[in-house]
Amino acid sequence: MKVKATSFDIAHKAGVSQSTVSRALRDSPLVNQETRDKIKQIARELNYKVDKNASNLRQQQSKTIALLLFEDPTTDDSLINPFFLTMLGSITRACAQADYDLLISFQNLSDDWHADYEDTNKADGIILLGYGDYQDYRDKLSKLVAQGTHFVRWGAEDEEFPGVSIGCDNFQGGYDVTKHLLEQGCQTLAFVGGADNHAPEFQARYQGFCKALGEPGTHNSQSYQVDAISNEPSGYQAIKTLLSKPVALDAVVCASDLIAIGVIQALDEANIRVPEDIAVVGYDNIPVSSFTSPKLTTVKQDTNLAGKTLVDNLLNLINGENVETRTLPVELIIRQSCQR
Amino acid sequence: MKVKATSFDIAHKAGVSQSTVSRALRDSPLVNQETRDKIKQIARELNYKVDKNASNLRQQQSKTIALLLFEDPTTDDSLINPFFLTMLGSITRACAQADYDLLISFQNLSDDWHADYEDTNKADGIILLGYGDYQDYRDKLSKLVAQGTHFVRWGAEDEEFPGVSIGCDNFQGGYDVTKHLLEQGCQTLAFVGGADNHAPEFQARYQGFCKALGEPGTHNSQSYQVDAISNEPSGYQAIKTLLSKPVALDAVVCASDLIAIGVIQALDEANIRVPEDIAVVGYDNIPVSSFTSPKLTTVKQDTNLAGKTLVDNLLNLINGENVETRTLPVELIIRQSCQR
DNA sequence: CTGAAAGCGCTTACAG
DNA sequence: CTGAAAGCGCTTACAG
Repeated sequence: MKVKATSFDIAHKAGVSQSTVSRALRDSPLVNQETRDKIKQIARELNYKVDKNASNLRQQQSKTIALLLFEDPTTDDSLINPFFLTMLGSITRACAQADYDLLISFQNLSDDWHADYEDTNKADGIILLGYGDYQDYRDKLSKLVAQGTHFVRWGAEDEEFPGVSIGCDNFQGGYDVTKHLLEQGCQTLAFVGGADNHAPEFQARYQGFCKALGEPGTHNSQSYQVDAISNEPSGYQAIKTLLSKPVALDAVVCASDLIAIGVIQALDEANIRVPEDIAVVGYDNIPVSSFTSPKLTTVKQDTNLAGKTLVDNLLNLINGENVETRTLPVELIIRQSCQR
Repeated sequence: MKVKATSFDIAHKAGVSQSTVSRALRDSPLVNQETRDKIKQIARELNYKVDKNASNLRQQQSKTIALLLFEDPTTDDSLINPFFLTMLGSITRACAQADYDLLISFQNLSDDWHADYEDTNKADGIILLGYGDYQDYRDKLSKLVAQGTHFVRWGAEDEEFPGVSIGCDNFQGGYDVTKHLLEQGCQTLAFVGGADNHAPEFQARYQGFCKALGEPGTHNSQSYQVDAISNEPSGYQAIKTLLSKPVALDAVVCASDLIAIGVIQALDEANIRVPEDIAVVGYDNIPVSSFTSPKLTTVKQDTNLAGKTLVDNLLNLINGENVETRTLPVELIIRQSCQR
């Protein structure tokens, strides 16, 4: 079994004090260049690595960020939205760039989900990521604020919500994609996705949808809304319900790509052609959205920017700087699923 | 700004020594029940949390596992295989159950990817997860072994490889799905996916494919193989290449569901019907595979069991127990994409 | 059952 | 530029 080398071992070998070793390894300009090089060389030979627990304890920080994913508890936990995987990727990369580690945790509503990462000094701050119902979290967020925990939340801007959030412009995205459908001549549109304040992002998209439908030149248009959470089966069910009613739809705006995939399948099974009979659009631009049949028109969120912004803002918060809620732009991606 | 309570603060308030506080909070039977309750009560009032850095430093462990995702470097890093997301979910849950934290990192070939998690005491052990080319990692794995690092690798069993691995039975999966196609009357089959030892999992699936094609009663059958890595565009390209040749395919066995999705799109664009003209099967049973058109026949890996097995084995390794490479069973999921 | 004390491996203010 | 020493907040062997 190996025995780990400590800074004392290096000090001994180099014939200097342990303090000097510590300084040298942290590139302190106080240490003579030659001594520094020699110490680093010995450290390499001994395969020495600074003990993070000791270092963190001493410095009272952890150089670690915790990512908490909260999901709608009705979702099967194996089915996590691929959009978050992409976010996870960009967050990980942004952390690595800032020389921070990323601790990850999935949490359910019922759990003591804020999980004391910061209180235990395991993390210097927290990123909260998730679709779904964060109304229920309001009290917990307030508690985080009260405890002085550093956190940023991914999601809809919401003045009633405690803390800082970073999110894409869901209202604009919902508006843009609906506007495009109207311009294509669609008149009877349905929005599939929860539209109440329990899913604030979906709600904002729905409001964008409504705004487009309320503009001049749309007096012949009609609209519907059916609830759905962000997965395929939910979209599938929602559109089935709608189809069972006497409604002459010609377009469906889905609150997420996963919902759209379920919708397309249900339409396919009902022998309704997309986009010839009904246009379908999604939201998120997940990788598979350009490989559905037909390819999905959708709204892209810049996940790279989002991840970087989340991390940068959290680090600013940790450093005691003032940070403000920000809304990032979205981009309409037009593909075949809405071409009439 | 809040000031964190320490065990001394509690000791002071409770009128006992700090040692007793520490014991009480760790549920030591040495401490009188009443004293214990009182101390816990005070800890709650002060919102006290054990400092993990101090605790870990003292105990020389971190109660943390590091998950390193290595991806084929040719892959756009935003496109991570959804299969791994599912694995990530089950690994996270298994860690939480064992009261371990999960540190996560994506690494590229070029990086010093083993990243010294264990050497710095940031993690007690490492889980390596990734498709693709781990031939290149052989030296690094050997170094991990030499350093006495605790790790398990997700992937194909390979005697030449240093360390313990946990994986599903790729050979059997490739065999089962191919056998099923043959039983459906398919005769001219193509395997889409890398078949050399740079992608050992794909290679094993290909070997299963070959075995099925070498059995009695298949003398009329023919087979092809085209390289592809695990994403949609690669599958799309691969099948285009194959279609440009004078080959009368009636079935395509894809090394992953993502490849299959690309293949189905290319066939669709070429006006080749699936499954009537060509049957297509995938591998992994990612969530979207039951929402493609047609629904995808595929091979399911039990990701919950896999995640749990990875974590359990790693913890055993950390505890100095003997751990052996294990191969987990797979399950054939039959859907429309191969029904003739 | 409880307390005083050592020590985990660092970083850094202080003194030279 | 360097060293001796304090101290981060715990856990636990030792003594009672």
